[in-house]
Amino acid sequence: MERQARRANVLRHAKRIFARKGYHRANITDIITRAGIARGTFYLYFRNKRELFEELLAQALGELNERIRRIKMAPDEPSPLDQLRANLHRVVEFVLAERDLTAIMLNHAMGLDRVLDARIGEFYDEIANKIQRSLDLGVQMNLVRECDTRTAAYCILGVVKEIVGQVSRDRRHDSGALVEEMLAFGLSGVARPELLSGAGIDSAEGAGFFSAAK
Amino acid sequence: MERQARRANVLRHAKRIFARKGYHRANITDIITRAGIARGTFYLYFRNKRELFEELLAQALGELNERIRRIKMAPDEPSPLDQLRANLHRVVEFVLAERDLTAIMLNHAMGLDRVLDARIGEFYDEIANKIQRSLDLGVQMNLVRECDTRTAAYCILGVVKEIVGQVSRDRRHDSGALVEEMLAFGLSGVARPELLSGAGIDSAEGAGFFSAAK
Amino acid sequence: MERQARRANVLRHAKRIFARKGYHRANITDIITRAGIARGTFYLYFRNKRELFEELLAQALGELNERIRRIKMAPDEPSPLDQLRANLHRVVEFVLAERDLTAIMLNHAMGLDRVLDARIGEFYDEIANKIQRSLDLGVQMNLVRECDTRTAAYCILGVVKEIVGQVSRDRRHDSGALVEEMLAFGLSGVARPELLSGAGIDSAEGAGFFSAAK
Amino acid sequence: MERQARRANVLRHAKRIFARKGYHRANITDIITRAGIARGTFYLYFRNKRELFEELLAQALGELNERIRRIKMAPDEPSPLDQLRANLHRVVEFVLAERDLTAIMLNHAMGLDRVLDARIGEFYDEIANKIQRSLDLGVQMNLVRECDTRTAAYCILGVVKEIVGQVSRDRRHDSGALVEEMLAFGLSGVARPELLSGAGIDSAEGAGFFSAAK
DNA sequence: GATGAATGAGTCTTCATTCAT
DNA sequence: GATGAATGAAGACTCATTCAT
Repeated sequence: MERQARRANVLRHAKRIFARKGYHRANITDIITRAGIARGTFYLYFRNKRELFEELLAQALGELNERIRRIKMAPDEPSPLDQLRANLHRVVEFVLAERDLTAIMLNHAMGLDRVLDARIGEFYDEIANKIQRSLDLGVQMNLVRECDTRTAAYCILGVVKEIVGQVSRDRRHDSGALVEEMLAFGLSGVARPELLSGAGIDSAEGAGFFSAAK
Repeated sequence: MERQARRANVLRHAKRIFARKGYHRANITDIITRAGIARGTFYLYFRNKRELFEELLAQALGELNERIRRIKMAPDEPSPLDQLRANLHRVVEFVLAERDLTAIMLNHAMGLDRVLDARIGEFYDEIANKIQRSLDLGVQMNLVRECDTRTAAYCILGVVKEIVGQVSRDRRHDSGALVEEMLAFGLSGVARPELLSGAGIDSAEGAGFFSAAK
Repeated sequence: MERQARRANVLRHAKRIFARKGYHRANITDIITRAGIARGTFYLYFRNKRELFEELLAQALGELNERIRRIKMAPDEPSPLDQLRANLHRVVEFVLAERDLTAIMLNHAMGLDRVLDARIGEFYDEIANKIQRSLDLGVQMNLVRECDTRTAAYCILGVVKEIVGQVSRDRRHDSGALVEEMLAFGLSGVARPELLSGAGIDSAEGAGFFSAAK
Repeated sequence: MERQARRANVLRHAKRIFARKGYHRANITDIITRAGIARGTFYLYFRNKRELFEELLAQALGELNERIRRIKMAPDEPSPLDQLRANLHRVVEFVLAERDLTAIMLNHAMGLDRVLDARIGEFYDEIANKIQRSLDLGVQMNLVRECDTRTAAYCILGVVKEIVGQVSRDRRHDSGALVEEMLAFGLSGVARPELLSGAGIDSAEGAGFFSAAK
């Protein structure tokens, strides 16, 4: 178990360094110095620098994937809203606990490699799929308006990524409030509800929102 | 003007290479080989690799910044919705015309450098500001519901970044439809309007959306 | 201690190469090839080419500085002449033992760098100071004639530098004889003593030296 | 004659730049920028950088060589001392008028090249020869003490080079006084004449100079 | 003759990885 | 298993020189 502890220690320091400098500017010397191991020892634990990075990335993607669950409709499930809220809370919780991992995933993982790019793409697609399936279910249940649920899923993904990025950068956020804002935005957008009710955007020409000021 | 043309040629090839490989994996040899110039010639046009990259990034940020305009309320302005739609169209248009530049900005520019990171951060803040001021105006005009407009602005930014990222990756998108989906999502969210009308989310406990399936 | 030996080996080869080619024409490839090490190994021992050169120069300046001592007047000191002679012997001995270091110092160190130029300037000033203070003492003791001791000090420095330069270039010198010639020249100049005795140059118009041949 | 004027102009600027930066750090761009000519034009006037430098060096060596003349004994010649003094004045005059050329010769010319090194060596040998032949004549005329005139010649050369170096670096020198100090030093050394009269150094054990303080 | 854009050989330096101890 | 000295491929950048206009 000694081995696992040492390995974890390297991962811990590498995480920090990758988050701050990105993959290329972070170097093995930095990592082993921080981790307090010898150069050769590093290669006993990791095949190479890339594999180390990959492992960190996998950790981030894996944990997040677990924390995001498809909305289910079953007698013993919480309300869709609460399931949604719980998803967001789990994500934000992770981001706050693992700022460095979040930074790695959001800022430093793209464009390193065909393989990694694909891995990240698949992750996001998977998340988007969960969202989309939840939306499709919502449409069936008459909770979600008719729309291109694939695109809507990516919209939601974009909202979460952006807010999460803000949270990971800035310490001073009320994460509970942010979750509620995301929920409100995702569910009802920014327009005043009464301007939209019963009307698609395209046909809502009469509403004040959409006409020029006089 | 010959000089500008040659410089532009280098920029053109470099753009492609940076977009595909990212800053670090792209090397000068790649660029000059593609551009068909000698090593020294490169340094006739650009002080160094970084400056070349910086210029491409500035081009992306600059063009996008110009294409995104604050919503104005004046007798001779189009409706807010049309202004919004026009913004989105201009952005998507740029992204489709400059896929590589978009990829550079979205995937390869972060974490290279304190200076560049700051530049990008400022760019997004500026965009977020435009959105926020538009939202604030909307609130004043009773078009936009009461909310934390800063957070909402970042939500919108997130939506656009994500969809734009999709567009830049995938050729096969109906950009007009995407714009409309973004509009619909940003304005009204995903929930069926009648479930929300006249009620904040928090107090809408009675509505079917929010209760568990029976 | 292995490390020091390897470092010393690099220094040894670098010394030779710098002495022959000068700083700029000597390249790292030369040095590592001669030293029989890999490129990267070089940078294990030296931060860069300049630091290597600086170290060699410092070695030369340091050793010479130690070998040149101010003339002291004390009951247990050798005669001033012997102290002088000892200084010169120590210098010549160094030069013969370290021809390359001498060549580096005399021929290749000037004009590389503000910092190095200053370092060399300070070294010579320090030597000149030692000589001047010795001369001042000599004046006090009525051993040295009244003169601008600063200028005289630089004259002596010039003599030593030039002869030392000759020695370092040419193998075939009787160093003992050279030291005595330097001593004789520095003490009594080239004029026949009887032509100068009791008279300053300026007023020695009657002496045969200074009049035109008849 | 236009050509010669332009050429001279380049030489003038190059002189300054070589003097300040040395051969390697001075670059063609510096020179042509200062001289106000195009890059290609430079190569109309000079085969290459080295030839330009060589020409400047030759100029220095040539002028100095002309200014240093062997002491002659003839009824219509000035006294040996005056001939000596005139030599020194001509040299110092040149140095003051051509500080940059002096710096090039003294600090930046050595170690560039086998050929240039030889050229400089020959120059100094030639000067030393003139001095030596003058000394030999002085010995014949009983004006100069018996000594190794070759070594003495290099001593004198060393004195002049060092003082001239000082002069070229520092503006604030009374060149007349310096010449007299060099003369005094070269003719009579630093020892008080009465301590030396009638005695070689080796046998002067009784004199106060050479004994230890009590 | 003059120009200056283009050239490409040459240099230093970095850094992930290996391997003998 | 641990170490860290050694490796060398790879990369950015410089600059004297050329040559088409």
